Amino acid sequence: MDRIYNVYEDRCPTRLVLDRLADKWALLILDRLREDAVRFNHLRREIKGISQKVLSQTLKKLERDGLVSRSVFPTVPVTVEYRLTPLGHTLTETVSALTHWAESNMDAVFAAQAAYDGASPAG
Amino acid sequence: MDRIYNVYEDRCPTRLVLDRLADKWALLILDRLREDAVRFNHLRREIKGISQKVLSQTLKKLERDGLVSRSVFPTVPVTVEYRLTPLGHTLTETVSALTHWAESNMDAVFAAQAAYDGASPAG
DNA sequence: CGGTATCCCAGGCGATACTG
DNA sequence: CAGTATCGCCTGGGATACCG
Repeated sequence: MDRIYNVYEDRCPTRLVLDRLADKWALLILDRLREDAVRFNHLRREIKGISQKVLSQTLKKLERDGLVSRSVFPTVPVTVEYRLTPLGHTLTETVSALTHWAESNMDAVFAAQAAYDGASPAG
Repeated sequence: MDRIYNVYEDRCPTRLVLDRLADKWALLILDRLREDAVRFNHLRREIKGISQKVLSQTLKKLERDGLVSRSVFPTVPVTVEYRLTPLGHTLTETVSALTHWAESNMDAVFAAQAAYDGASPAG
């Protein structure tokens, strides 16, 4: 138990980013939140494929990291609003650069995949 | 089997990015490759925690996406070099922005975590 | 050196049901 | 509406062994 599998690098910042962004939904949620504050189920509809459990989990993680804030309004059926914190906003600027890259390079990536698959389809 | 769990959004670019970057190692490898071309085992040592299998897998994925190129040199024990493609380079510029963000905001994130954990340690 | 194959576990994530 | 609890699948990924 020497934490062998845990000794990436002493303080690798990329690792830090990965630990909170490298999952199926975090970035997507952050990106969604850039527009405005969103309520739980609304967010759930917007992201679609996500389940309540995972949305809840991811939101909690993001909240814990200080990227998202949660506001509860004591209305009748209870309203909860999620929004980016200032820190979260600074991150989403970078995230949007990533999204922008994807938009600009989707075709190149797909072409590369097709070429790769065509070159070695059997293996 | 209507691919219910697969209908995120028609062509969500963030999803595209996530599908290739949202794993434990891809970003780290990309970041390492920014410096220069690296051989398999050398890369393995640099990244450390990673296993051959996963390094191989991730490299293949990256190669398939046209982000990394693989050069084989018919030397005695065989030398294989991995380097970023021009496309890969354009991505790592964004990736480095992410890394930079992490470097600048690690403290804020850790502070937020401490505050969060301190506020609700029992649950 | 640079992989591939196999085994296996942890946990991410989805589906469903239930609560306040 | 906004979650939490439970269950179970599937896959990411680590360990080990083997191959060219």
